[in-house]
Amino acid sequence: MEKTKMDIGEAADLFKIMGDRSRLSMVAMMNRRECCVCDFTECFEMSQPAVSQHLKKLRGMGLIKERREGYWTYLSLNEESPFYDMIPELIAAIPGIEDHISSMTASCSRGDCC
Amino acid sequence: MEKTKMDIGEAADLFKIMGDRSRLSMVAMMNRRECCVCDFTECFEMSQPAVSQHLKKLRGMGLIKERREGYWTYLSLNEESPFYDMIPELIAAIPGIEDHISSMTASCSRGDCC
DNA sequence: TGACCATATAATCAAACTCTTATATAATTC
DNA sequence: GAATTATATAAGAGTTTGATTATATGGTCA
Repeated sequence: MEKTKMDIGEAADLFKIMGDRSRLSMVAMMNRRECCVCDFTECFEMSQPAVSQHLKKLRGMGLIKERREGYWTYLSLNEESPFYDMIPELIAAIPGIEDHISSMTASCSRGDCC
Repeated sequence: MEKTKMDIGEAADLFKIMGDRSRLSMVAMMNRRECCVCDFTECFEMSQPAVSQHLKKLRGMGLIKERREGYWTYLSLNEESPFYDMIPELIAAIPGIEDHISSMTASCSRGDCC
């Protein structure tokens, strides 16, 4: 079955969302595995509200879903999203990104976070 | 040989550039074939300076090259760009984009422009 | 040379973006 | 219930974006 067509404007919105270093990194990390909000604040050395506002955008597009566990909220890519199938392809198109994500998350206290 | 690694920030910049409906369409059109500036103004029903400024951004990233012929300037993707290989992959990740581009350019007077 | 044409640049403005600090919310543990 | 913790929201400042109108540039053709 053919994939559902996507309006160019919608696709552009997705690119725009990913057109930010922090958000692109977040998406790439979640493309590997579920992440905790605190993983982001730590890996990016970014304030908690800043992370939260990036997440709000990702959420606003329906790109991510969340799961609560104890104190933490775990985030992952939302398989219900029309963009879900595109994301691994977009990430894979970036040469060497896996190494970048690995070294970025290596410095994270929860080293195995992503 | 492995492709040159790309910084996440650079990749994000590319996404950002493509995170605009007009520019994404332009890139998708040029991914098919060389285009004239006037193709864009016509296909997008957009003013000439607006198109020109989008082109300036694409040029600023080194994403496109140009060729002069008579009155017209022809634009195409620059194979010297480190992003060159990524573009077809990014475009291909958008479901149904070819149909969208086709119908967008069909209304263009120079119907075969892309 | 001079008129014409495609395209680029400048100046401007409103809207959107991204960060910061301060504060609110809501689940958890004692 | 009270203290604690992770996370979200609000408000505000500074920057960037993308359009518009007006003008400049530079090749082409007669």
